[in-house]
Amino acid sequence: MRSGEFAQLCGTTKNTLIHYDELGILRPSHRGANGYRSYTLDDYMAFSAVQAFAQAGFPLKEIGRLARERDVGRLADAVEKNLAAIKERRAALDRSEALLEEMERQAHEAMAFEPGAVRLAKRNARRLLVIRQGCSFRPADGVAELNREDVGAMKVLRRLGPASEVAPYGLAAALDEEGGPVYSMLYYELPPSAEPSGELPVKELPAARYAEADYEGPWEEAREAYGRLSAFIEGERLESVGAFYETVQLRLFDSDPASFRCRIAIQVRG
Amino acid sequence: MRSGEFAQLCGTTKNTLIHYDELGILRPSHRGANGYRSYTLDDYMAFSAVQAFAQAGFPLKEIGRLARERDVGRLADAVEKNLAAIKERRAALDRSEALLEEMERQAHEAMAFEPGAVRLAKRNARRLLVIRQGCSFRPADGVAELNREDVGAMKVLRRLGPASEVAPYGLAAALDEEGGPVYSMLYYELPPSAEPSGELPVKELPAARYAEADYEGPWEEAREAYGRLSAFIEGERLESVGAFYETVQLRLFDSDPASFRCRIAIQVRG
DNA sequence: TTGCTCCTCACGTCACGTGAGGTGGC
DNA sequence: TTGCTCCTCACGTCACGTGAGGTGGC
Repeated sequence: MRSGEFAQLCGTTKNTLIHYDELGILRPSHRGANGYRSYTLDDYMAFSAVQAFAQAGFPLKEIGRLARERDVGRLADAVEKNLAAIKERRAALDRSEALLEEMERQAHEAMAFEPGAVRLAKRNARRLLVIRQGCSFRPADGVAELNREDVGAMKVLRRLGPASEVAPYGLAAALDEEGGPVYSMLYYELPPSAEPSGELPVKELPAARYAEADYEGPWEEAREAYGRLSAFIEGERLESVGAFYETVQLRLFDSDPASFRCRIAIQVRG
Repeated sequence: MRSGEFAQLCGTTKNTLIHYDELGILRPSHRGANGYRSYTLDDYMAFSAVQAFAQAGFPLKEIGRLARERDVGRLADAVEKNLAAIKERRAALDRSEALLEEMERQAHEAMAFEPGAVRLAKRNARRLLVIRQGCSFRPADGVAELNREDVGAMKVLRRLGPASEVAPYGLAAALDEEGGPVYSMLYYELPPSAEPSGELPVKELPAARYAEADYEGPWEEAREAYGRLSAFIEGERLESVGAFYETVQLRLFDSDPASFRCRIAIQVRG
């Protein structure tokens, strides 16, 4: 069988076969007088074996050595190592999948985001992992304040599992005399699947009706949205309960300070 | 947090972080006056996201574009593609695992291989996928004869699933007047997990007692082992049933004709 | 003869790894 | 001062991919 057909059968490219030939990993059983490579069923079995090793991350050189040495004991050892490596790769895939599913959830949430809008909505319960509490700072204190003492939080999030690693974060706020936010707490929103670790306190937000305002712009000017939300609550004659929760939207990649997006929510009655 | 500590936390290397910085995929939130990179929790989230994409095989350039564009719709599309890619990778891993488990089984069998030995053993039932039947050739006809018309077999094996792709193969033989083998059939041994495809006939060997001879040497001289096995059967006053089955041992990597190994087995009574 | 496949260089690429040589911080 | 970490080039590496230029087979 010629190289093209064989490559197709193996689900690879002619080039890969040539590469393997050059490295001595998989020589075709026969060469025509014209230099054409000719592959057989034996070569197919050899390719399958090589591929199994390669896919689990074994370097081609080592695969070549195993093939040349033909030592059954070493082969058995390598196979065992390799099976272990496959389990690790699978665990890594599970991790990536959990991360991506959380990203998908956030992306869909972000698609329902309407800058400037105010609304009333029933929301499910949420669990907030409290990173810092009892503080008191304002937008004027700058973004740097947000990113202080994160080391502990990183380690906790890591232990909470993959989905937590991209968890949305936010700030709890009250209003000052002029209706601007004063932040008292920094939290990460725990995905439903994450088990709290006990190292940091968890704040439970109940399933309830919430008044919400979506905001896009520089973080320092988010007070505008707080004003909008307050006016809405007053206009609708609602009674608010607890603090404002300002949750950052889709902060997955590096953030552009100008297009910062958050949703501000507060529980309401009446 | 400095680059070293951050790299450790992320389970990567400083070098990778520098590489990502250069490509603009993951810039540290801050740089010291001394040029030191300084990472924050935001950077950790960004790294997690980047890693999830990278692990599923997205090129770094594309990840960079996604991060720069900040287009939620595109992000959602990419995440979806990525989740599909993860499923494919998982399927590939399953495939590799099946191959390796079959290799492990063969390797352990090969470790019980004793060139020159003859024995009597109870063996489980085996299913042989018949590649060619009704032929009649001798070792003198050369190895080339073995590797003829393999194309169909390759395709069938491929459809039978991963473990079949490294299935041991062999030849059924009778003895000529001088006690040497005459081959009449070429088969592949089906792993228990494989479902026969119906495209090629399957020969069932029963669970029974078998007389066996292990042979190592050039294939053309395997008649020696047939002689050994025949003498054993006669000496033990056993009655043989059916053909000899000469199964190639551990033909995973490319074969060295000088150290060819096979086990010759024939069912016996009495 | 046409269209297809094959060949061998030679160089490119992607995602880093690996020093070399030098500075910064406790 | 010592030991550690950090920095920036620059070049290496691993597993191929990509033409360029030419020959072989139905």
